[in-house]
Amino acid sequence: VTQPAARSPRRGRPTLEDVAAHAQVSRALVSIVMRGAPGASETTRARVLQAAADLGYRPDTRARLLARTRSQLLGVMFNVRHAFHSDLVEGIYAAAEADGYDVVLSALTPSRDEARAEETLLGYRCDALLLLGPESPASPLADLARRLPVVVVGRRVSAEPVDSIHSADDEGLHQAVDHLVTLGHQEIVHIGGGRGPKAADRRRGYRTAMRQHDLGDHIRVLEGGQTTDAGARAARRLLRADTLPTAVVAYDDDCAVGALDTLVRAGVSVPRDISIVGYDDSLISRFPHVNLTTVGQDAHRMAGLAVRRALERLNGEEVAERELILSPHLIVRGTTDVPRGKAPARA
Amino acid sequence: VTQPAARSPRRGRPTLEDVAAHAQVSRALVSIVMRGAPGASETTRARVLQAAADLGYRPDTRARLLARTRSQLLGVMFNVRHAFHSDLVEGIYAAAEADGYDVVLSALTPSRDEARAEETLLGYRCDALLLLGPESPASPLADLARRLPVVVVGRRVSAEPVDSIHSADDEGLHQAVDHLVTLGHQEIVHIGGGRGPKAADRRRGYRTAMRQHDLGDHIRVLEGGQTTDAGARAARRLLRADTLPTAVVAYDDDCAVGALDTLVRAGVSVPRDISIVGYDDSLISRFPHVNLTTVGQDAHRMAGLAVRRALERLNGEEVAERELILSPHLIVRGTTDVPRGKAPARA
DNA sequence: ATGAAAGCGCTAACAG
DNA sequence: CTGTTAGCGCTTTCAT
Repeated sequence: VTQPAARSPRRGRPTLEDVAAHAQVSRALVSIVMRGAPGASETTRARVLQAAADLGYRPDTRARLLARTRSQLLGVMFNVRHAFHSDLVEGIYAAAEADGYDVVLSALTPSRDEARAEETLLGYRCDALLLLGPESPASPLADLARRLPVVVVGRRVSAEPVDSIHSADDEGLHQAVDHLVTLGHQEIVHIGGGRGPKAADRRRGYRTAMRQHDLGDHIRVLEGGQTTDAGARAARRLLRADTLPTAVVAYDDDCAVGALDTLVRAGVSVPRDISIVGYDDSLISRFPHVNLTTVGQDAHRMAGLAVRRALERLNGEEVAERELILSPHLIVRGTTDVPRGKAPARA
Repeated sequence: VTQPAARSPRRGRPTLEDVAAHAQVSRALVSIVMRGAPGASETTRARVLQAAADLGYRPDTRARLLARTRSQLLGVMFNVRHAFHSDLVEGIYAAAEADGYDVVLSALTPSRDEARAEETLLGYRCDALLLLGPESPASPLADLARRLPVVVVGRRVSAEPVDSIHSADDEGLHQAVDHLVTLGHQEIVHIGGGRGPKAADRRRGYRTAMRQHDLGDHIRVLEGGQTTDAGARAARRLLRADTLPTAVVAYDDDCAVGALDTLVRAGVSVPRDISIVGYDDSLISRFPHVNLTTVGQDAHRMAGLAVRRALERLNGEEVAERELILSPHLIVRGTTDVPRGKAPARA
């Protein structure tokens, strides 16, 4: 065996070559062993591993990425402040690693817009991109998706080459209404979330559900918003009337908590006097003293499906639906109950 | 000018060489222009930029990283679920980019422990590491820090080569007590956070402050914890006694909110009957209907200092203190007021 | 099963 | 100011 010539004044960390020299094998062999690829005898494998350990060798990701035909990198753009994204990121890591992919994170911050975040990801030559709740218009997303697989999570996008996965907002509201009707409620008002596709979907879900329960006459949508303030404002409007509805479904948890707080402070008992439902299963809704009945989405499932979709595209598999719509699920907690003096409509 | 030989069947994205060919210059020149380095005439610069734009060229970060002498990468380990880390990450991005450094994020998730997260960062050959709230023992951190600059944020670490930056927990509690005493409170109890250095520091801050105000006889520490449940439990214990203290300072916001909720439900008015102070300035504390007086730390400042410290180490500058301790600040909101029937101690 | 050699796309000296 | 020449550390054919 030829002793590989040791490079003269090595400065940095040990390289593949150093390990090869130490183990008396070729660099190629070390490479094979280090990435667990087949093609090395057990003996060699052990010797190489030992040499690597001796030298404290650690593969250089940069070199690896550069040399590899496919980067095996999944780029993920997310918003640091968005709690739901945290759940998604967790799920994405788990799913990606299970399939031998690495994840590179690119955060959205006040100083880093979406274009910048995407740019970074492209710079790493990711094989595919997972965009969590992007807000850029459909057309740039489509442009991006023409260059590499892009799957948008948590937002409805129907721009041609973009894959998307999100949950059915109308269905979520439908479930909330169903729940309340089952409890015996009829006067169910909806505090809307303003403009935006999500708010529209939820409003639609509310209306559809009400009609379906023959409660079309009771449909009442109050102007609301996505903040506790908006919820509080709507609740104040409610309080000004001589009679309160028996239940309210808010656009989201923040809005619901705002309403909840205002009502409680006004001496209204929840859920005894009025039931309240939120949307999102946010941190605040889970808080013991809020304990809000709400609608949640399965982040880990979404994450898994998003990763799978990306891999399907990378492997050139056929994909039936470009848009994946998941069902959200109602989470019954403490702010909903039968209306005062009424028994549930059905057991 | 020699026409650079076009490589035959190019498949992937355009490379530096393609741009060079298109602009009729050498690769080196393109490199210079692309990274904004000095050494190219305006004319050339413009032509190269134009060529790059024409071809839709985007530098390959992997290759860049590999070729550069120093990676110019700051590795950041953080916990996706920790809201405070989000603030830090934002600040880190801003500070790092201002100094021409790139940030690579490595998240802690249920499936990714600290060792793994650090491993990833080392794989990228980051120049320095910023660890947000690491929980690994001091010794491994020290080992790590012997190989590259490591600055720990949000935790006290005195292991030799590790830099650390965190805020003074005892001081935070001291400020809370000061605030209450200024309002006229004397019977101030502390709901502790159990074991752990942070809890110990805060407990100590409470005791010191009480003594300093000649309130040593009123010192009373209740067993608590870091959850709303723990806070609620402590509050129940408080309620069982025939007389309530006039103020309580909890280990953290969660604990405080638990106590707050329990007291309010028991008919105790806050802050009229009792004042409550939390710690952390968490999302929940800011919630309008919680509106908790609390102690906060300046995440952006911490982030900036952490980045600066890392760069100081990289530039071989002298560093006076290995451990940087920042003062937290009290945030007065709605859960503290003068005790029933008393006027403030001083105007 | 193992080794030799050719890059991956870029930066960094150095030479003109 | 511009071009030439070496690598950075690894993966990947292609031989052996």
